[in-house]
Amino acid sequence: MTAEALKGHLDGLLLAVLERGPAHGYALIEALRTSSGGTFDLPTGTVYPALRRLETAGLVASTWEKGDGRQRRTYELTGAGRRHLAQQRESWHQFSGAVTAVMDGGDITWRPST
Amino acid sequence: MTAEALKGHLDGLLLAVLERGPAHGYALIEALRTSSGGTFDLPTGTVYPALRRLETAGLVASTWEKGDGRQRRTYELTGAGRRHLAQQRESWHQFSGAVTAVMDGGDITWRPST
DNA sequence: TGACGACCAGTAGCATTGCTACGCATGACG
DNA sequence: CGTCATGCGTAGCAATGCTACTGGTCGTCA
Repeated sequence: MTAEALKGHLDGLLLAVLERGPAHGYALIEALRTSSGGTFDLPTGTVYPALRRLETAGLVASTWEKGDGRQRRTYELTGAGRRHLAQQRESWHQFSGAVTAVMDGGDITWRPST
Repeated sequence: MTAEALKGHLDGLLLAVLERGPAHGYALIEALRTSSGGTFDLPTGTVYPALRRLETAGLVASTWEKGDGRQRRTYELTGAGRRHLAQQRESWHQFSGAVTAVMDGGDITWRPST
């Protein structure tokens, strides 16, 4: 379980969680942990930079939500983010299908999506 | 389509193909392409270094097979490789299950393997 | 009052990994 | 002879997530 397994998939995961509604970084970490059954327990140093990447890429937008003293930056999906997510989902299905095919046997049951 | 999606999963794929029997690098590339339905079309610069990594890690062993003039290095799984593969398979199932759970909905159906 | 932990955000530096772009060799085919 | 498929390999690069750290508010408990 090299931690590198996550590489390239984190963005999609974050976008998927944000699809349920706006959230701030800390909440995203917990959401990922719970909805992955404990598999994803990401450190802040992984998530925060990722969110900034996503924002730079225009896939999410952030706003400073100040409760009273505790400030939190709330992220939400943009239109581009939504589109990107759909595409990521498709990529994921293709990718995971291919890996499973190779891993679980030589035979492949490939469902052409188009 | 980020190529980074493969990161951390290549080893398992190579080991899985080698489980079917010994093969040399070039053949592995084609095997991966076909059994993944064309999804994995890896350049030699990806596969050869990976094989050397695996060999250094003791997961595969190589021998120079000289047909006549064309020399090819044939790889085969070691015991450790076989063990590692089993473990990789399990990791993959856990990982892919978790990603799919997050991607395709909030609910998770987690099957504890033990 | 003080200490500690949960909550919340962020950065610097690192290690790993796969990719691009090469070089080099043999054999077959025109 | 030129070119392509086969076959192995390396150098350098870019991307990404992780570790370890800083800094702050709030609540609780001794």
